[in-house]
Amino acid sequence: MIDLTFLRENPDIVRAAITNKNRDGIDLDRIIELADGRKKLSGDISEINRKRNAAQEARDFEAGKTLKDELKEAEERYQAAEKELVSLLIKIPNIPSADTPVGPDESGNKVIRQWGDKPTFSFTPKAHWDLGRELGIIDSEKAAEVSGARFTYLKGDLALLQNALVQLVINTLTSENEMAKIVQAFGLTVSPKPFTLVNPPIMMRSQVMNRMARLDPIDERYYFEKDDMVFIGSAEHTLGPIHMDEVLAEESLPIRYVAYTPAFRREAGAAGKDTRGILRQHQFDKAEMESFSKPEDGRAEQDLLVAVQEYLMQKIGLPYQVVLICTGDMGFPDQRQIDIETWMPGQDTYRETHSSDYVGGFQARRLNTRLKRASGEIEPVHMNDATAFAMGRTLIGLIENYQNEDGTITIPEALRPYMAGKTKIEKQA
RNA sequence: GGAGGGAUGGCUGAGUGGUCUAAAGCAACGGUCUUGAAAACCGUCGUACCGCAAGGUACCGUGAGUUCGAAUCUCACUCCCUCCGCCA
Repeated sequence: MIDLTFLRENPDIVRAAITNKNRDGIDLDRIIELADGRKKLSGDISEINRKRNAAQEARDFEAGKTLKDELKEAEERYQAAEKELVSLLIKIPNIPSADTPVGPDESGNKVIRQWGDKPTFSFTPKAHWDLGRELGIIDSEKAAEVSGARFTYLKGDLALLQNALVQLVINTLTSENEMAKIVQAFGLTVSPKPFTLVNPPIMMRSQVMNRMARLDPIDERYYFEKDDMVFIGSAEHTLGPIHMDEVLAEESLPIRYVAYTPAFRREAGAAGKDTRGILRQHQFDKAEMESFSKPEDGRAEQDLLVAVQEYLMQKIGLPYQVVLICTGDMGFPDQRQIDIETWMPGQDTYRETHSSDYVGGFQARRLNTRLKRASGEIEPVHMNDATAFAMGRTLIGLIENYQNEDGTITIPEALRPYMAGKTKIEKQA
């Protein structure tokens, strides 16, 4: 939710954000009108209450009766205004940062840097679905019989490879040394404080997901009506509210968490898209970072999260490009979104594998997660979330980039220690 | 799933219809004293909204209700604890 004071003072900026994020049709004038009405009613209620307190002190029962009715009416009007105000306010997306390109859709995204050399092959590289089937490490046919489309069995060495990625993430992000190395290598000035590993719930109240501004579109969520709960679409969804309704001390920040969980997406509206292989699944595993910081550090914190992503990618040697997402393609609560796209030689293209969302105080305002300054001042904390590794998509990158002519897959050196020194994935027995 | 108990300020905890603008203790912060510290003593010690300020209003898990008046009574919900059952 955006800040009402900001809206009052900068209606043009908000209007532009709504348009640039393709969310036209929100009546800002009505919002201001409701906010003004609410303010007046709040004053009225205060005044009635003051009289009521006086009447009580004087034991004036008659006046009390009258005031009771007046109060009830004023409160009803206040609540009606409040309800409509919030319902409109939560439709306003977060304001894009100044460096976010304005664009209608993904065509407006900007590649800001590339890393790594695309591998050259003396043969025609295969797509992961063919290699995976041939090696016996991806079984989508059986998964389709058991669970339906967009599910898969990852087997044997591929499952071990995923485990290795998880180990790499955990060992890197929870290590003070590794974090200091990243801060230094990328020329950052943020704290090298390591991440805390968390195993969060993967189901949550729909109401709390709504406070994260992530419930919509509801069609994208697996919803359990009997319990009014949803499956998470990312660990971000339960990591973000980990401090809701709390006041964090200034000196405790930044607070950084990393979690490895399954993520669930209905992929409604993606029918027919990426139906082959494991790129777009209803269920996939992901290591996710979430961070809470002081407002003035929020932007630098995003730079750190992106640096972590790049550091991990460079460790496993996958060529990638960093993309600054434009207004029309970025997430609703995002102030600044950066994606990493990994080179997929079997498909001869870059595909999105990572995302990094700087949401400022947008989520914290509804989550009621606040920061208390040493001076005593209280304000919403700033939040960042970012992918560490989306397992399925990273495995695609590894399979396709490290494939050999004989159909085997070389295991990158950084992952071998987590696979008992194994150097290759061969046809599984 | 069954039975019972509970939710009060950063923490512990008193308060069962009207000076509750919530006792007390702990913690924290400021001060006095001290070479310094501890102890002792004095003071401060929640959040939100309105207001230039003085000040006002709301908030005792959440929501509704009873009453002139609710932390206190009623109902629903949420969460926590104990026991029983089931169970990785």
